[in-house]
Amino acid sequence: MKNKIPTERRTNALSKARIVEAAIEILDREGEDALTFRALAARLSTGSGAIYWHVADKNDLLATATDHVIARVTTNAVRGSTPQEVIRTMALGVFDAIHAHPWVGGQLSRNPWQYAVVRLLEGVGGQVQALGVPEHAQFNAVTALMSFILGLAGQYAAGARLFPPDMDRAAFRKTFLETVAARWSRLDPTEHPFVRQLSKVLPEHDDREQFLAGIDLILAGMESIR
Amino acid sequence: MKNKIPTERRTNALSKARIVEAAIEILDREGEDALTFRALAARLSTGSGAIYWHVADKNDLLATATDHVIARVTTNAVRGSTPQEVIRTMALGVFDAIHAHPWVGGQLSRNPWQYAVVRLLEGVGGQVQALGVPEHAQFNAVTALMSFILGLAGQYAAGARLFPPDMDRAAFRKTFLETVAARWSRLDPTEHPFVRQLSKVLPEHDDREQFLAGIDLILAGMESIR
DNA sequence: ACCTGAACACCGTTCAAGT
DNA sequence: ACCTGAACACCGTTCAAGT
Repeated sequence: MKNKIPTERRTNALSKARIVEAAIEILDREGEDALTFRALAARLSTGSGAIYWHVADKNDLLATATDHVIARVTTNAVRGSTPQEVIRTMALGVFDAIHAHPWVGGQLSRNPWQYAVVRLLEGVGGQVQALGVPEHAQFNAVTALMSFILGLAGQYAAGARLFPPDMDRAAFRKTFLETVAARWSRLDPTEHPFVRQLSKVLPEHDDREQFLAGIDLILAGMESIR
Repeated sequence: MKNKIPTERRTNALSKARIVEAAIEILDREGEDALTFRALAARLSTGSGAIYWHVADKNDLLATATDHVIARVTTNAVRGSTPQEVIRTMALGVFDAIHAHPWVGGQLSRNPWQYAVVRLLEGVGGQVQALGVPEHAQFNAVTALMSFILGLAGQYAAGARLFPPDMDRAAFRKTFLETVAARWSRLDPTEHPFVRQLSKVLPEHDDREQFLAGIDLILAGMESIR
């Protein structure tokens, strides 16, 4: 009896799954700009053209990678007693996913028609329905929630693009926010009174808490409409 | 007496203002991708390197162009009886500006630290203050509003990137939304019941109305917090 | 001080040629 | 069917050289 595994496959064979996996590694470790077809091909020890046999183009590659990350969020967020709770955990799931993979933020906000967004739409939408929002208002309520999430995703990604991926992120964030706050505090007081005041709170604020506060604000608005 | 104008200047002299103006024309007429330093130099009949004497880099160029557009919005939105009204007109001003200059949407959402965003932050922030939102909640309220606006800006820009700039936009939008709706309606009913239902409303919806509904939802949430 | 334009160091994508 | 890698048509940015 030979020990030949029936579904034998060459470990080195290229496939969309393997390509996407390698792409995610590059994105996570070296940042958005580091993902090029040349770098990807080198890591997979193949030619850059070979990738096009499995993937339509760079957009396809990024959309598939993003969906891979977001799929985990929507499937994990099923827990929660009330619809509000589910929405919160799902939103925080997106937030944490973007924290772990900042490039996901850029990709989500740049391409709202990709499947990852449909996943989120469905997840949020079901809960909004369960919340008792009247049918004619559901579309606007869900897209409002989605725009907020995608907007914050974009801002978060913008922050991640600013610093070299090998740096300590928390430390960089702190000094960066302090720099912005200092710039804001030097603005003309009559023209920018509010932003000057914001500059005092800016360096201390917690992104995650701020995000959740936004979600709660929109949920409160939906409550008052119902 | 010689008729020599004291502040005589060569009409052809390069300046940041002239460069930005030309850049905006290219962006509006031919889309985001058409703005290259080569195209810009050709239009100004100069060398591509000359632009760098007046502008730091492409990001500086885009940020300045964006600020140029947004400045008009914030200065024009001072009217309105209630703070809510001012916020609404300002938000719609942003919406209309992005409609007229889709590239502004991408630029705003991609770079939240540029001066144009500070302008909006100040404009919105002053009104949120006037609304009587307690000071500790102002930061979260304003950034929620801003994330929503920037999120929708990004989505709008994504839509604009999809079609060639020389096409009829309204017609393209219609057929595009119909295509998406058709795709959504073919999704698995047990996995995507909500999105399938959305697909019925999608092609008919009014972007501007949807945007305003989101603003009102957040305003209602702020109301309930006060 | 301001401008020129060739040169540099990249991109994504294509495609003839291989196995 | 799948892969190779040179070639194509671009980019943003730099910089020696001009005026």
